[in-house]
Amino acid sequence: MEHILIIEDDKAIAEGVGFALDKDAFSWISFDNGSDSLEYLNDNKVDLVLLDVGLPDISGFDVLRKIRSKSSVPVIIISARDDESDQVLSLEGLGANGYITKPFSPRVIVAHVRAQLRVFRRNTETRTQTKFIINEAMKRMLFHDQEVTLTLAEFKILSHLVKHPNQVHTRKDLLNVIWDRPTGADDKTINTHVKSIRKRLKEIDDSCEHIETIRGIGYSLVE
Amino acid sequence: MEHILIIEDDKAIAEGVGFALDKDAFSWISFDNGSDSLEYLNDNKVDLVLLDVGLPDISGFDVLRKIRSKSSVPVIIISARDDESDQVLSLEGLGANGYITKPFSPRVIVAHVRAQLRVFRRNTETRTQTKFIINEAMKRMLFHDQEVTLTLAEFKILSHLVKHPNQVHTRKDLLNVIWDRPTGADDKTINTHVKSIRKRLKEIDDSCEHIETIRGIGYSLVE
DNA sequence: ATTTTTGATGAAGATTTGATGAAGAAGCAA
DNA sequence: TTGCTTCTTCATCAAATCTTCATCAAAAAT
Repeated sequence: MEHILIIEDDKAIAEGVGFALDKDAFSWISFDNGSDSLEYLNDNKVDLVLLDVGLPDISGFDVLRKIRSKSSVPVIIISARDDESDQVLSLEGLGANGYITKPFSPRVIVAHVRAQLRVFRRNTETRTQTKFIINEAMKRMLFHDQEVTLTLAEFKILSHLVKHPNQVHTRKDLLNVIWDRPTGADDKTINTHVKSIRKRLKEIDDSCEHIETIRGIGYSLVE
Repeated sequence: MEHILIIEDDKAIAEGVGFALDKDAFSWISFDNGSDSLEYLNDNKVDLVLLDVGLPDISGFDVLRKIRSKSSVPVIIISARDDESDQVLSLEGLGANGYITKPFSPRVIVAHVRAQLRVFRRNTETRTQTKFIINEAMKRMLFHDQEVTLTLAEFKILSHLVKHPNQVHTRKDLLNVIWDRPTGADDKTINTHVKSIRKRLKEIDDSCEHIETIRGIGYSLVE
């Protein structure tokens, strides 16, 4: 069963949400302050946090910041204030996963919880590709600690593949990576670029294919 | 670059959001109606959809339903109405990933977009059925934790069956799953594809038939 | 039981797709 | 301009894969 931590000082809201969570077969616990919550988070497995930003002891934002310094558990902010900059700060700056304002309908909150959990699941951490080192500023790339001589277009394609590994990129996608504005370039152009990149990589490491062709769709860099 | 599809009939809002997305280095396209959007989704890779539920031609909910019948792309609903049941329906019933109400601040919307994408990127694997794991991003499928080698058509058919189990799909349906545009392909073609899929699955698990033939109608995947 | 319909199967044919090498544009510096 | 680099296009070939077809077996209808 998935376990929800509710950080909310208004008992009525906490219990309302808790009641709705019960009905939906979640287990949950609530604290009315930030410090207890953080302590609980340290010692227990929590699948999602519902965090009210208006807390008595610590600012909700600080709580979120502390959570994020340790964990990537999904956090949904609930806020009485419908304030734009709060929302942007929470979602972008502090890494919240959702933001619910004002009418704290328990059903709506539970709906958001389910939606977040559905997407989240187990952490498939995006490991960084170890074999490649990208120097964005200098538009240079190291492969097995050796410099790969690349043209600008090739650099853009390869670094995009490296930054988003294990994912198929269509030729159209890769064209958009090269050119910010749409040019009339043919999709097939990418074939040639990829050919060239492969040749360059092969000079350094002949052993394995790094850029995989996904027939009918595009290309992908496998780890 | 991540590509956002905006479905919004109010030009002012669409452009406001688009402008904010530009600043954040997203690429985007907007349509003012549902049918064009669905067509576009068929032919292009889209990383996230922003969907206004108040559209002229089709109800936003129907659009979402249609999207979900084909794709698991993250969808954020934007709605002028702050209606509880709408929200619950979208999030729980139809599988939306987020719901933003009223003050359509572009910055807030972009913040939600970033938050959704951040979560979504980590979780590309869908586990609809216990025995099957679909990796949409890689167009790969695991069956009993072993990779199934599939062609594109086979992948599309099998993942559609896995996503909609215990449900009969006519051959015509499955043809539409393979091809967005109607091709003159014969229904019988599906027989051959299914044969091939069965063969591939059999190599991994010989014990039981997963794709069941419903004589006179089509095929179905039983759980 | 016989006929008809429906689906499975294997193989052959048609089509699509991608790799490749080379040649044509487009940009850029001297 | 001339040369150089880079990006794009093109033609060709090989391979993958989609579709069709003929045949046989199974199920349903008569």
